[in-house]
Amino acid sequence: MPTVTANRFDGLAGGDGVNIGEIARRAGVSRSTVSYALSGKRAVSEATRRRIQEVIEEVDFRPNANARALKEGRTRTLGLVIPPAQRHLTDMQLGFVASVVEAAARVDLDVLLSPSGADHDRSFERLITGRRVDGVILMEIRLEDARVARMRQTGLPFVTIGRTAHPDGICWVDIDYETLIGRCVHHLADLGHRHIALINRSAGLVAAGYGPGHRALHGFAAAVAQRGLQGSDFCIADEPAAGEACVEEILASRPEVTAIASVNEAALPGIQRGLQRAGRVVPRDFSVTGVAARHWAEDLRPPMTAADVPALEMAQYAVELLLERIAQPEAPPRHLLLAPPISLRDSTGPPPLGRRSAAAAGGAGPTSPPRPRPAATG
Amino acid sequence: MPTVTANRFDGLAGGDGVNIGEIARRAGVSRSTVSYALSGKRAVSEATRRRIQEVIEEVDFRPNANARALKEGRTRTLGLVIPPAQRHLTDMQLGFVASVVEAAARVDLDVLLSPSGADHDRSFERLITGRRVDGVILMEIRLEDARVARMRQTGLPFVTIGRTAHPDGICWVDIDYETLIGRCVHHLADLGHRHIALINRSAGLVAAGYGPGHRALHGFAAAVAQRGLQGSDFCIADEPAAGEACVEEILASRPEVTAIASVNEAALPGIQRGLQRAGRVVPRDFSVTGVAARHWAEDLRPPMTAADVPALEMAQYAVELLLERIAQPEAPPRHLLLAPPISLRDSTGPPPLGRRSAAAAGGAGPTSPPRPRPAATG
DNA sequence: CCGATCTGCCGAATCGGTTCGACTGACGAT
DNA sequence: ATCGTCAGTCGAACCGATTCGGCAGATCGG
Repeated sequence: MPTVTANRFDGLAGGDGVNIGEIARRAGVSRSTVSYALSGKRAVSEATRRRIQEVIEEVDFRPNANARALKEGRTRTLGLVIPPAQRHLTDMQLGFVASVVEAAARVDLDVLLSPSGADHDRSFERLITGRRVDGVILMEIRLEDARVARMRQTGLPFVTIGRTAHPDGICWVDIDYETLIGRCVHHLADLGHRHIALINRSAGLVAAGYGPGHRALHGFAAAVAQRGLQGSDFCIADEPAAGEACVEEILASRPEVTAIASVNEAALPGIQRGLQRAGRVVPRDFSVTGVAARHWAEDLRPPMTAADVPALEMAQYAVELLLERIAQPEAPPRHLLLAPPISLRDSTGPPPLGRRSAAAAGGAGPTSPPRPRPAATG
Repeated sequence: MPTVTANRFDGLAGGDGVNIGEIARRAGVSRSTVSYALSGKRAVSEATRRRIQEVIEEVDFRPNANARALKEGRTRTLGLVIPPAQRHLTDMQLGFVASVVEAAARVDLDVLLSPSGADHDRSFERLITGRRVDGVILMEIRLEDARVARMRQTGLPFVTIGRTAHPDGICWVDIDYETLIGRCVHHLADLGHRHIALINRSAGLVAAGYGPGHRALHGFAAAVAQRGLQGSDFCIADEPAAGEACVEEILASRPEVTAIASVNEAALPGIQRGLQRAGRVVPRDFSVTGVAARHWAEDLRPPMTAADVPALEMAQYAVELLLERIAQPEAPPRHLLLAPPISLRDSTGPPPLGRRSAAAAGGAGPTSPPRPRPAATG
């Protein structure tokens, strides 16, 4: 008998199938009244409101998000373009993703993901066309980035985490790798180191125009020159094994090097391991510093003196900027360049005796002494 | 003059504002014809199709996804419920997220994220109500999980990664921690170890009814009993420092322990470090094995003998199952319990002399010898 | 030469909301 | 008593697609 089957869908249908018209019918009012009762955009009598509310709760009604988005012209959804997962994402990137989602959720916004490399692909196109999202956050930006150009073309509001070579006219949030690596070098120079190595991200990434790679190198070169030091730099893969191999190579081919500055977070455990296997005790025999997520630096032994990347704050600010941009697309674009201070931990100290520069031979401790410098790095 | 301003929006408006009606007008046909030309669901003459195509390309038209979803009743979007980011997600979880997104993108589906804990929150409700997604994938499932109950209630198709205590009638993909840890124990027993420690996930997670934690403990206890071994288990936080501390404790309070089996991926570097600091050489003095993502196991020194978690395959299968379920909601639910084999690397070997069991005193190497056992572990 | 069939296209209804204009009483001010 | 105001409600248009029924004209068989 069809009656039994019908009952299942009739009474407490659990939210699917019921629409605003059904609510209106049950409450004995018009659809518009239900809508106004829900949005509060027009006055509805207390009695009516209660009746509608009861019906809504009874059948667990939720307005169809698509219909609403269609009429309102906005989706309450943000797009997030993440690097493709082929090579697993770095911890820092993943921190961003989680933080962006969290920040968006806090203001009742959803996040749509698109794993897209530098050249915009199908997934990326799907995300930005068809009014699927109100705005987009782009990650792992290249100095020349086709996706940024495409976004500009569409007119869809967007914010980048990282920035292109000429980021004029767009909103972005970035870490000032140039300054941060500069600070690392100065810190090491203050301690008396004269030969420093930079451990950068992979050669492929740098060759592809990945900003932080380039800017770290610039900052390194500038600071090394300023302090009259010897510097060498290495591009290595984002993995511990590469860090270990790189340390071996440095110790073998550049024995005069007494300190490493790294922007390659994933390689840190390997760097540490390589030094240890070579019998170098950190920080007594060798210093290590760089830029990394805080928990990453703290999980090393000894804990690493480093500029802590504030992923959560960056993500929150990116969401905030994007919302601003969505609200006022014509407002002048804002941006944020973060240069968090170096957190002193236990991985840096003066170089071994006989390797110190004259300037710092007085035996500076692991804390950074005040240092005279011609201009501020910021 | 308004002409100048008008031109900006008139000619190549870059996809925003243009709708199917505008295309129809420019091509001199009706809206339905444009729709049919696009979908191919009815015949359209070659000439007309070309004309429409030209107009579409000229103005870069993309159909509004919300309007389409509204009419079609499906959104071509999947929901993914991830653990909240408060404590950073484990590498394995992040692998899942990236893999799910990738797998979905491969079949032209978008993924909407919701960071929601065991108790369903606003973000979770937003995701599953209002027909925002066609189906949902749930991660980090508890043995008793309010979200699963809620999903059942809504009738929305869903698949869980992990499973509840009684997963009858739902689709899931899970790792057979019970079997895997059992295999680890058997492997260690075969090598001659008699005292083994299990390093589990955090006490809080296990107390909250996190399945893998419970099932790992069961599998451990069962295998230990079966082989007549001594076992002890430890719940520790998902971080290296906790692993290091735990090893210290084990070496101090349970000096008879010669091997560790771990399901706590994030603690592995600390476990390794703790052993090293205590002067134990792996695998000569101490063996370590467990369950972890492959790159995680390979990045350790020595590389860890472990059951490699196939995150990508799991994610792909989860998406596949979900699509099936969306297509046929009434079909009997399928599931997949994965028990990948243990990959032999270099972190396990016979226990130090004088600690071996009689059975394996013959000096087994680091590779697992064939072993007689009453029943298969699978 | 006429009716049947097919091709290609159009008009209108529809999905499920939001919102605008208008209508109805009740109420207060003049 | 009359006019204006206002709270409360309704009907209808609308957002931008899809899709069904139908209509014209071409084609074809008898």
